[in-house]
Amino acid sequence: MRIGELAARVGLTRDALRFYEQVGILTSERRANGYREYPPEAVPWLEYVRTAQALGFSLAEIADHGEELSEAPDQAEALSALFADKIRVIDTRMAELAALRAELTARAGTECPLRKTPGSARRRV
Amino acid sequence: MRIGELAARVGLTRDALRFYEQVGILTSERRANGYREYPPEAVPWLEYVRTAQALGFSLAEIADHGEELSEAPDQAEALSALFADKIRVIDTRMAELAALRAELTARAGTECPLRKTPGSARRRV
DNA sequence: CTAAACAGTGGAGTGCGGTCCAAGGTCAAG
DNA sequence: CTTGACCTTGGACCGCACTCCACTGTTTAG
Repeated sequence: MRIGELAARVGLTRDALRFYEQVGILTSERRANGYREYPPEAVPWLEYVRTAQALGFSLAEIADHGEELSEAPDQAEALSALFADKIRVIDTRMAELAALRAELTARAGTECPLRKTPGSARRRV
Repeated sequence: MRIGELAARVGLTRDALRFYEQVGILTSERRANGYREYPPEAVPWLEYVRTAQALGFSLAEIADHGEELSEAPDQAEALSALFADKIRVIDTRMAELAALRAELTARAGTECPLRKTPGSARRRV
């Protein structure tokens, strides 16, 4: 499919997709006329990218993962390893969040940690 | 305490603290000589700021929360509400992570979602 | 008295993750 | 053969969250 359709399907702009290609997250074939051509798998991949991003991974990290993946001798194995890695990261993140939650629960009902701000700057913050 | 000590205590740079003041996250008194003076409560507040940031809140949002807080009729109640809100955010994040984890677990062993990149650009990704 | 270690200011620069734009090429429909 | 929708490129620009810098003022120790 061409870039416009892919953009529409995943809810990104064409500019964003070209940018992703620049930073190595997305690849494309080229038609004879120079147009980018994407395989259907680009859709789940971009959904995955979005998810990873939401989890706090930078585009650079996502690109690295993708590269590791495409360079691995055994792709299926590499992919499984990558996923296993991410699952570990997720577990860590979840533990952090749980700790945070506990801290907040404990603090709710405590003194205000912010000093009173009588005439605090009301810029477009 | 002065800015250098606060910076050391919370692990931020003095520049960052001045920047936080600019965007309305932090306030300070001034000594006669112009030096900023911070109360001890600034430490837990900044820890809280960091936490909120880790949860994906922008500094602008955090500043807004801080303002709401300092303007609330009942500060203790407002603070509890704020914490309760963040706990809900945490719960949502955790659920997302759990979902992603399940997805990754399911996908591990599946086809690679990234197209092969024969000579992909090796910029400093 | 001087030097070092702090503090202040304004402004420029950085890295990330895009977005916007101008100038132009391609292609299908009428 | 023109119109309009789509595509190409490069480069400028944006908001966020800092970070660095130059230059100046203050305080403290020797």
